[in-house]
Amino acid sequence: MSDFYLNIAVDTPLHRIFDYLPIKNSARSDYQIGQRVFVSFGRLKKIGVILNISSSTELSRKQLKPISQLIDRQPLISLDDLKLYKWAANYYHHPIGEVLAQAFPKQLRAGLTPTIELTTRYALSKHGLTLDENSLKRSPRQLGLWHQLKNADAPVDRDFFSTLDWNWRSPLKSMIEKGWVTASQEHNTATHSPTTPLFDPNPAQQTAIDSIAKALEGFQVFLLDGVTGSGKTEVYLRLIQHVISAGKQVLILLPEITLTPQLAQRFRQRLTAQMVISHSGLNDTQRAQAWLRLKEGLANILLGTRSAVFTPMRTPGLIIMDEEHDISFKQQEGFRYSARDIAVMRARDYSIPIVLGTATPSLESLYNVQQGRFKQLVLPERTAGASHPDIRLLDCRNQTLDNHLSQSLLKAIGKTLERNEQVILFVNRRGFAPVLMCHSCGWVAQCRRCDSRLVIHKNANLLRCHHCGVEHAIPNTCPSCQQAELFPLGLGTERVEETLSSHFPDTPVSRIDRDSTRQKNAMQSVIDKVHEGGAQILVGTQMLAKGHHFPNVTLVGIVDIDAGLFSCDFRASERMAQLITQVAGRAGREEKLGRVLIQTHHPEHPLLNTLITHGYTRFAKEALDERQQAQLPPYHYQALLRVNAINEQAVLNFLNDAKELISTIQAPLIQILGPVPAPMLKRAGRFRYQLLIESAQRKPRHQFLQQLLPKLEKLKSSRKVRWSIDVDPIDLF
DNA sequence: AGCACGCCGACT
DNA sequence: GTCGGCGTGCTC
Repeated sequence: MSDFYLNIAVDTPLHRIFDYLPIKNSARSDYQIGQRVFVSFGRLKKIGVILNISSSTELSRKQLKPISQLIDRQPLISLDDLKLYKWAANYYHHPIGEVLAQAFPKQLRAGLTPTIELTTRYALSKHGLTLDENSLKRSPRQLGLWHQLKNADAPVDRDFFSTLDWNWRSPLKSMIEKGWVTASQEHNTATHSPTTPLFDPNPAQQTAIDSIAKALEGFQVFLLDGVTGSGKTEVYLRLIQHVISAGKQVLILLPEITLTPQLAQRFRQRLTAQMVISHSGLNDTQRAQAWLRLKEGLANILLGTRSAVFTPMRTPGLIIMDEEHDISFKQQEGFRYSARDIAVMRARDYSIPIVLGTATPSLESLYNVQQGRFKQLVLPERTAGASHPDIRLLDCRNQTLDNHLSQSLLKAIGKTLERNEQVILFVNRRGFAPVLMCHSCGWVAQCRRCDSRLVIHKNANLLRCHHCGVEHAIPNTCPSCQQAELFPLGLGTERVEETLSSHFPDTPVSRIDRDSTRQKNAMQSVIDKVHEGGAQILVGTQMLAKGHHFPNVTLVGIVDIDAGLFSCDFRASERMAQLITQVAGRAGREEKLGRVLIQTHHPEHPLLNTLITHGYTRFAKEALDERQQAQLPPYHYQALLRVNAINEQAVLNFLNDAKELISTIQAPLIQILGPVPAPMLKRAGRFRYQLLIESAQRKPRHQFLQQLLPKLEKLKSSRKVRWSIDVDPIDLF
């Protein structure tokens, strides 16, 4: 009888670890922390990871089952990485089993043990080398291959033959059969060789490179703060070269898939490296291969999106996160985490530096700079040829507005189009208008299920709730007073599109938002159309500001900035400032000077003026100061409490009690949303509500939750409800 | 989150 | 008698 127990993190949504017995007749030395196992769990078969091997258990032996299979002979994850995953599970209040499952590529999560794919290489055998041309004359294709292989100075892979326009497979096969050619299986260690040398850094870049290069031996967070065109990528390239030539690996995180190919291309041109890529556009095999190659040290660069932050590294040397402020780094569903914070923790665990690059740092990162936890490096200069755009506020007060567009903006658009140039207009909201109101009685179309208002979608001819997705027909008369005096209030992309089409009937107007780009390639076809040139107008939400480059756009209008100034979402002003800065950076990259016009009713707004005249850095500093003066802590967060039950009243009672409970732990903003449709719930008739908690607490968020969760648990015992809590992963440190 | 057990009303 | 809808409790 064995005298040890396995503590296993099972892939299940339960916040617990489960004890199992080892397999009969196995020895303690067979087991190591970090190995995967199959276990029977209830009557399900699940995968788990050994977290610990202990000599005691709280349950009696009879209650324990043995594991059904030990999958790995060696640990799949190291103690260091396990420590990080445990930290994340605790910090983000997510079950450890699911956190671990997310850290693996699909195939490994399914219990498979894929091996690193080998490449077949071909070379002439000793016998093949002694052949003379004449003996091959009768088969010209074999002769051709023989020549090719003879001229190659090393064994070649299949790509070597891909330039041939005839079928080389069968002659190669017969040459192998005759023993003239050897085929060997090898690790693919092909490196990309640079075609373009690295540029010489300018003084600011050199200073940044030196500061980071000096710190490569230990943990340190660098905030590399540089405007668009200041050459952050050059700094990355130098550092990467430095690190990989020392035999270490670099993890590079990017916010979006669309940005990977262009950066990957640039890296290939400039570095001698073995680079692997991982993002959701690749299939499971490709991602598993990238994961394994980094883990085994067969690759020295991993370029990936959010989820790549969990990939184990064999010889970690550096982590780089580009566009650090980007909200795509936050997973907003299920296991909610911030890849930035995980990356920082990871760097700390590995004792390596991390570089957070951005032109518009998040306030969290700037706060950490102020606190001395991060070191800020500024790249002030734009590289040669770039110029600053011209940003101006358009005072809309007392101006005649046509569907929220001022005469001066319309005039500027007209002039730009006359010059056969292009215009981009940013509007923060999709749909036609955010509110449908009755002129006669003031009734407003509200979502029956949520606290939010219904948005008018004219194209789809619907009222839609952007919170829960519910759709209604647009009424002709007011449901409250029966008058036919309903009118749209406010604006969205559809409305601006319509207004511009009527003002400039001869100019093509394209709209880019989540609705218009839902179909595959819709975005690309608009982009292609814009690149064709000619006078055009683009109307879009923020998604238009990222990554894409529109060379013929010389005027950018921002239509509804005021919402960002006074929104109850405390991050709105920060996002607004980031948008303006990004847009300005884009316009300024062209040879033609771009102009950015910002419509506002608050031209005196101090933060807005700081932004326009002094740029983002000053803006951010003042925004942080303002928060501190208002005694607001720099860290806010939201939590979503989901509650469901068969009995609607039980849910409401629970929520009301929860609300009261939360208010005793100081969470100023509480809102009930719901019932939100829950298609995953098999049984019809279950009611699901959500409680949005926004807290501005001085205490770290997880302390708040540690107080709240047991209380909610107690509350549940008296009622037949189920609940779960999802917490905004934006944070902290 | 699943899943099974077991309770109770409705039916060939 | 037993079929099936739904609350309850468990998963090492």
